[in-house]
Amino acid sequence: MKEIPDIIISRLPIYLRALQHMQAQGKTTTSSKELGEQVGVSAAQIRKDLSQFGEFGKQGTGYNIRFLSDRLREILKVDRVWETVIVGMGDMGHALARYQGFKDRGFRVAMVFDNDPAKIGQTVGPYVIQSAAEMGAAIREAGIKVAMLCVPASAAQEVANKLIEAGVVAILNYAPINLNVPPGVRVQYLDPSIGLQRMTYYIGE
Amino acid sequence: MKEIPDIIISRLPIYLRALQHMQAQGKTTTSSKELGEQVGVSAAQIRKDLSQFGEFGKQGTGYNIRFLSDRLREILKVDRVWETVIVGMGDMGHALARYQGFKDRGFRVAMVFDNDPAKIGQTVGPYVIQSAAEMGAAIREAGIKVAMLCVPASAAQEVANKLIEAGVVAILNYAPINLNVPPGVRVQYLDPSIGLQRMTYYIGE
DNA sequence: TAGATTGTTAATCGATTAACAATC
DNA sequence: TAGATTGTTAATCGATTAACAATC
Repeated sequence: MKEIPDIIISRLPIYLRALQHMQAQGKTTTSSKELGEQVGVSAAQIRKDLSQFGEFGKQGTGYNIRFLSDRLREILKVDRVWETVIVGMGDMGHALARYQGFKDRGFRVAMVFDNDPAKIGQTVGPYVIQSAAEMGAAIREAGIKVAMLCVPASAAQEVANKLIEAGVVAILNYAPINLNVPPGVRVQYLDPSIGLQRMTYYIGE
Repeated sequence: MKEIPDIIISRLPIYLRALQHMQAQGKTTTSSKELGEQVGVSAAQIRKDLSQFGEFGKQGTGYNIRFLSDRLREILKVDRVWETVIVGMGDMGHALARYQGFKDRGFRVAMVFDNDPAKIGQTVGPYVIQSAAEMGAAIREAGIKVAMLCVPASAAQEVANKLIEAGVVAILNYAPINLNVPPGVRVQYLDPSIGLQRMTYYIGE
């Protein structure tokens, strides 16, 4: 079995989101052309990407949306619910704890942590903020593999190390800093300033 | 003047962030090798990327951190302060309005908007939430080019259209939906579920 | 059937890496 | 000077696109 390039994997969630959107609108069928226009990639690329995993369409008619989104969910392993933790209950952690958009996309927040004694024990949405001191044990015991990191940059590497030691292998990092992680651990970065700085280059005077 | 590939532009903010981090630690000099290890790209790639814009280093000694970060700021046009707006004062908009990480990275939130009468007039951090009805005029008058979109997916395209009509050309989109925008307008997507779904594929059973 | 659209191959295009002369 | 590291060229590698036979 050949290795699938990461750049292809990174597009699949985008396809899946668009398919779910079509489904919510009551559509049952789409084509690589239509899906491609929706997400901004060529029809050829959609077909090439999907062909890595099997044959999901029919000549002449295209793809059944329900069927294809089910296959993508299986491929991405979001046909289940991953329990996650949020570390750092500042404004961003707070917003994520109350975010409704994980539902139906494969994730559920199981626990939230902070190291501030003033915050520990307080409630955020349905969660009681737990002490960061208990974090490692709690994560290990629950077998949690996915974490969202919302602590200040100065603490991020240290907290990431603890998460990894506790068994976490996927980190969604909101801290504005590069994390050094061992092989087998993945990080996705969501620094808002980086997002903005990727666009200003193109703004003409 | 040749066109610089977007993939190179998208790495520059990462380099800049790492350089600022080194600077904060009191370092004055670095090399493509050291910077590459820091951000997870090869030394050759760092040098190739930078060579698109000029010669910023010295053989034998590497790069002056202050000098290189100043050049990157110029290239990315974040050697100034861009005024931005936040639209949608839910939890995410709220968190962004109070975020301290735009300072010194080239951005300042100038205004925040919502269309909920119960929210308009309320205060979030230093901002008074303004009515979305006045948004277009206010953005146009202030000449604002950069916006952060934190409204629900169902409203995102419509609000984006209004922003673009008012002169916005760079949108940081937190709504979990693909935006269709005309040429010349750029969008960066920060959907947390997409970030997580890009990692679960790799998690072994 | 005729039209549409897939999956796939080959061609093209672009990005990354390796290597090294130049030189600090 | 000797060692280190740049900027750049050429080679390699990988990703995208174009084209089309297969077929629904």
